[in-house]
Amino acid sequence: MIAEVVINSTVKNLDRVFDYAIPVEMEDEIEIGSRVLIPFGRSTNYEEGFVVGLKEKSDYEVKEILRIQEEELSNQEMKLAKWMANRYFCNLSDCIKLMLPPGTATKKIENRAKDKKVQVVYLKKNIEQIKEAIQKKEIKSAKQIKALNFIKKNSGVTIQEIELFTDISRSIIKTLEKNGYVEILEKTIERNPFLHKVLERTEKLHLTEEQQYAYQQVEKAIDEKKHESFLLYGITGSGKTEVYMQLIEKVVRMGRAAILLVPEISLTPQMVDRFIARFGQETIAVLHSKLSIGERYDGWQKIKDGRANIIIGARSAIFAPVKDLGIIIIDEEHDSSYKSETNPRYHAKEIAKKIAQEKEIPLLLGSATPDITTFYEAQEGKITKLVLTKRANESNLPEIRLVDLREELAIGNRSMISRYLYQEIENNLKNKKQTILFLNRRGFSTFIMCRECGYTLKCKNCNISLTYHKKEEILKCHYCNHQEKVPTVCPVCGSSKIKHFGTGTQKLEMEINHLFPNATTIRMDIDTVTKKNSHEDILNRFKNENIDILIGTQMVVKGHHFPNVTLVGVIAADSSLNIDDYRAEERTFDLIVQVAGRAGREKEKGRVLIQTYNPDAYSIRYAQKQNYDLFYNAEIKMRKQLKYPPFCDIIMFGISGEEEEKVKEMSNQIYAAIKKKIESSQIEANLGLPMPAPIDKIKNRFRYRIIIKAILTSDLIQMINECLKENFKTNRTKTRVITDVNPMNML
DNA sequence: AGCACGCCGACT
DNA sequence: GTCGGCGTGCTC
Repeated sequence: MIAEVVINSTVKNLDRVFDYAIPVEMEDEIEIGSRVLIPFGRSTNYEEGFVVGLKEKSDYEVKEILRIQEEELSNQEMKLAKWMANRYFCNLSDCIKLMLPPGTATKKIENRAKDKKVQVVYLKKNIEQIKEAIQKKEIKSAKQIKALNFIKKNSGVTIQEIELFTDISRSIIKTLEKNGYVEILEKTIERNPFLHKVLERTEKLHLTEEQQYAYQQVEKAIDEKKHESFLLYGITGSGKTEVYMQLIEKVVRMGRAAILLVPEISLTPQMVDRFIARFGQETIAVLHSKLSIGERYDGWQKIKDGRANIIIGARSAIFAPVKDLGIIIIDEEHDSSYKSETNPRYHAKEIAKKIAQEKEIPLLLGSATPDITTFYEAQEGKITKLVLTKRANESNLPEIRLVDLREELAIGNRSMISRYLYQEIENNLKNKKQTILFLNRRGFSTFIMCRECGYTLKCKNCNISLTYHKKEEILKCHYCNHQEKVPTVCPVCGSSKIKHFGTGTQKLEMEINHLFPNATTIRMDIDTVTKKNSHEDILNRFKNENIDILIGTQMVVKGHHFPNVTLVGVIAADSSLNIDDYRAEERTFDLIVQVAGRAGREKEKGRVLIQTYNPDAYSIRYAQKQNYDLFYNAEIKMRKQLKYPPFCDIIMFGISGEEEEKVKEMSNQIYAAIKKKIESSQIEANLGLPMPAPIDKIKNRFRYRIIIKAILTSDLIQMINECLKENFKTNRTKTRVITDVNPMNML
C-alpha cells in the first residue's frame, strides 16, 4: 500500500503530496489522518507528515514510512482541513495544525509529565543583573541566554515544558541553577485555573415567551438531528445567554457536547463564571489565547477524553476535538475576531457552518447587531430568524443624543468635550455616578505637522503618521512599534512651528483631569493593558474602587456590565467612519450601539452622548435611534448598488516585499495570470488592477493588492488555486503573496 | 526549508 | 588550480 503524505511545513513549495510505501506491519494502523515520520530529500533528519490519502501504487520510486506518531487526526478532521486549504488558499499542513493538541504541532509529546508533581523554574536574579552578567561575558552560551529569556517570559514554567517547547535541555537549566541564576522548586501544580473558585450554583431562569419560542425552534432541530442555522437577534440585555445555557443543558442531558464561541475580548472570568455557576466546572473547558500552552493542552485533553462537554472559547475553539457534538453557538456573531488575520485566514463562522452541516446539528448565531451578511441570509430564508425584542430585566434602553461638533466649532469650542458632554459629566460627578468615555485612538495626538511647510512626520518603516505619546515623550508608530524622539524643529524647513494635531486617549485623559480636577480617572488602551490580566485589573478597579471616569478605546466596549455607569460619551463617532472600507458604516453602527449598551443596564436610565461631525451619516443616525432594521435597510441598499458582500465575495491578494519593483512585477504577473484564466472561462468575476494598498508601506515592506469581486464558487476556487500554484512553482524571491477571502481589514 | 549542484570571480 | 559565493532545482 502507498500513503500520500503532506510534510508538516509552512513552505509553499512543499504544500503537496509525496508518496510513501507503508511497511506491512503498519498496514492495519495507517489510515487517512495518521501522523507519520518519513525520510525526506537528502536530509538525514526525519520529517513529520500526515497521511492524506491511500492508494495501491505510485508512479515514483517510493521510500518507506519510518513510524507512526501519536496524535493523529480523525478522518472527518482531515476532510475539514482539506476543505479549508482549498477554500482559503493556504497550506494543508497549516490547516492540520489547527486541529492538533496545542503545543504539539512541531514537538513530540511523549515526554510530557503525567504526574502533577513538577519542577518549576524561576529567575533568581533580576533582569538588570542578568543583563550585566551577559555583558561581562559571565554567561556566554547562547543556549543559556535563550533559557534565561524563556524563563523570564514564562516565569514559573516547568522543566518539562521548557524541554517540550524549546530546544533547551534539562542540563542547561541545572547549570544555570548551579551558578545561581535560577532556582528550581518542586511544586504540585494544579493547572485548572478555576479550581480555587467556589461559586454558588445557579438554577435556570424562567424564559420569557420570546425566549421560549427561540428555545423551542432550536430544540426541534436538535431533536430531529438535522442541520439548521439560526440567527438569535436580540438587543443587549434581552437574555440571549439564558437561551444558550438552556440549549446547552438540553444537549448535555442527551449525552452530547456543545461549543460556545465568544469574542476573545469578552472571554472574561465573569462570563465564564456564569457558566461554571450553572453547570459546574468539571464539565467545562475554556480555550483562549491567554492560557499557557500547558493549560491549553490540558483543556484539549479534557475534551478529547470526554471529561468536558461544554467548550467555551475564542475562534480556534471551533477545532476542539469533540466527539459527539450536539450544537454550536456563536455569540456576538458579527464580531471581527472570528476571522483569522494570519494563515490560514479562515472565518470561524464558516467553519462552524461546515461542521454543523457535516454533523447534522444546529448552528445558533447570536447578536444585537448582526453581520449584514447574516441578516441578509435570514431575510432570504437561508437562516431561521429568532427575535428577542424585550429586555429581560425590564431595564430601559439608554437615551442617546447626538452632538454636532460643527456647531461647537462655530461657537469657538475647540476642545474635544462639547458643552453638552461637559454638563453631563458634571452632573454625573455630582450624583456620584460613573462615566465611560470612548475614543477610538490611543496616544496623545494622532499626527505631527509643520505649520510652515505642511510636512507631516511619518514612520521611516511604514507610510503612516507617527503618534505622539506624551507620557513617554516619544513618537510611536502604531504599525511597527518604531519609536523616535519628538523633534523641536521641522526636519524639512527648520521651522519651529511644528505642532501636534488630533486627539488620542492620553490627551483626552489630560483634558478631563484639567476640566474636572476632582474626578478620578482611569485609562484603558493597548498602552495600559500590555501586562497579563491588566485588562481585567483596570475594569475591576473601575468597578470596585468606584473611579469616576473610564477613558478607553475599543476594548471598553465589550463584555462588562457596570451597574453604576449612567453616562457614556463617544468623543468622535466619525473616526471609524472615514476609513476606506466598505464596512465602515457597519462598524460605526455596531460600535455606537455596543458602547451605548454600557450605560444604564439597571433600573436607572442611562444617557449616551455621541459627538460627531457627520450627524447625517445613516450609521450614526440609526445608531442614535438604536434601530438595527432601519440601518440594515439602508446598508443593504448600498451594498447591492456597489456590489459588495453579501452580493459577492471579495478575494484579496496582498503582495509585499522590500523592493517595490519586484512587488509591482509580481503583482502584474498574478494579475495577468488571473485575467487570462477568467477570460478563457465562464467565470463571472470583477478583477481590479493591481494597486498600492491604502497603507502602501508597513515595516519597510511595500504593499500592493489585487481585488477580485465575485461569488466564490468551486470553479473560481479551483481557478485561483491553479493560478497560485503555477506562479509559485519556483518562487524564491522575498516577495510574499497572501490570499484573503473576505478580509476584515482592507488596509 | 534544507541540501546539492554548478557557474563564476578571487586568491593561498 | 581550487575555494566559496549564491542562483536554481529537487525532495515521493
